Amino acid sequence: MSKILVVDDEKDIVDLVSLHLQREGHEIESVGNGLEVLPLAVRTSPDLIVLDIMLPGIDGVQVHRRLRADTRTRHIPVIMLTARAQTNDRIAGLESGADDYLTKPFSPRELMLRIGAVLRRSQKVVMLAEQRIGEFLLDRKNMSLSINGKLIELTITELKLITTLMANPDVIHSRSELLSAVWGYADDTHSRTLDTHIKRLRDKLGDHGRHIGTLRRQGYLFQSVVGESTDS
Amino acid sequence: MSKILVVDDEKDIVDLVSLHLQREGHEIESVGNGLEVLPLAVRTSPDLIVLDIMLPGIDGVQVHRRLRADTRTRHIPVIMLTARAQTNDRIAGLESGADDYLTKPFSPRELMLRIGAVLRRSQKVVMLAEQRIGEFLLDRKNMSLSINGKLIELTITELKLITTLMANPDVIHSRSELLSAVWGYADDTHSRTLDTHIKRLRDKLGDHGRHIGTLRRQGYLFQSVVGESTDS
DNA sequence: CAAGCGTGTTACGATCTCGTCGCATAGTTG
DNA sequence: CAACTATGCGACGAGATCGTAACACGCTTG
Repeated sequence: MSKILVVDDEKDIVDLVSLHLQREGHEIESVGNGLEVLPLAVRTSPDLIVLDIMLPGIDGVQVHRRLRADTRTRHIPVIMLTARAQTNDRIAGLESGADDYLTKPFSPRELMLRIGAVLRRSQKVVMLAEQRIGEFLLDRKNMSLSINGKLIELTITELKLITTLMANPDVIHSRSELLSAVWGYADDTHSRTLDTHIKRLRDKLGDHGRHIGTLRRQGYLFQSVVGESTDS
Repeated sequence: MSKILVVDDEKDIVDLVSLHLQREGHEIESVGNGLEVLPLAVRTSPDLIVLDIMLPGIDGVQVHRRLRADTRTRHIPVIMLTARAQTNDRIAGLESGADDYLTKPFSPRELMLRIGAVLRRSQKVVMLAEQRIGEFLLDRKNMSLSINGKLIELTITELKLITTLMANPDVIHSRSELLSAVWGYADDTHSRTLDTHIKRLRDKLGDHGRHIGTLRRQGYLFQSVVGESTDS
């Protein structure tokens, strides 16, 4: 399922971890020398690295630091194995910026759970390249909107606005939510800016059944269903 | 797996089809009256409709036509069941704009294959909401680019350009390809427009290892790997 | 129905954005 | 090295775009 790089000089630990990981369908690489981690990570691009803090020659924190500093690879999540539950090691593990850490001795089960959690956390988010709502087709790939196949020329602000609204049709998007999503405003400035852009959008979208509805004092929404009243 | 609406007044056909569909893990709804199809489709929003052309009261083509005309639902693929391999029915089936059609009597296996094909065809395309290449993070959801967490303010043209380039890093994008993807130009106009925007992009992206490279007479590319030469 | 508040609408000017021009610079070819 | 071609770069102006102000309109509440 995922490619995992195990870095430890203790062969029995590596074997134990590898065994359990392979049982769960993961692909394993392992290395005992800290200096080999970086080139190996660059070459194989693993999804996760299990890194012992105690390594011959160069310690795990240093390895991790180099890994982070290296710009040839994307960010790879790291689970650090610390020697004992000593305060020093805890701090070192946390300070090094590892995504998680685990104290030796550990149960294989706990490691599996932590690996699962870290992988889930770093899971990639997918979205629909195209979204069709009736005659509206939002093409996120090409950043365009068309109605009945006809391209609607929108400015970037209008596009962000309709994209936000169409992402959750029939759901009320409050003013502050829209101001945040489209303009990045943190505070709830109350000017006529949002209204004006809503108005411009409405004009460009034309008169179809589906449209941008207003919920007084609540916000705006893209209504996907024709003929339903907006009355609250 | 998918929700399928079977519309036929012959109970044995419905049962046969339903049996086979359920075996493949699909969720089935069925109805014998053509007039009930539209409200049912609106309510349940099936992924596919298997529609008999011969129905009491209203024929399948009419039902299909109403389905298409109705704006409350998205486009739902339809497999039309025609009575015999007669030319008339063939034409009616095709004219009605069904996604596929099948002549009675048919083998359940053939129907299954056609259903599989239609569902595959209507499969939605997904894309990554975020794409990370080293310190570059392209957020397609929010239509923004950040480098090391710092938001880079890009115009819509620049954004489309870098999005196109980053979609396939380390791949050469020819001038005409970029002009087509970003500007929608069909012809290969050779002006300085593209160069100028590349220049503006480069200025905004700043000086990192990763950058937009030029391949003389070939095009541009986003280089994901630091320290590699662009020499051809 | 009158007052108050929230939203719609229009107009306008500051600023941004884009494509083009003209030339500079850097590869390429013979 | 000379001639040629492709790309880089700076500047500029037309037009697009945006936010705001001012006011109109409409809904709600008492």
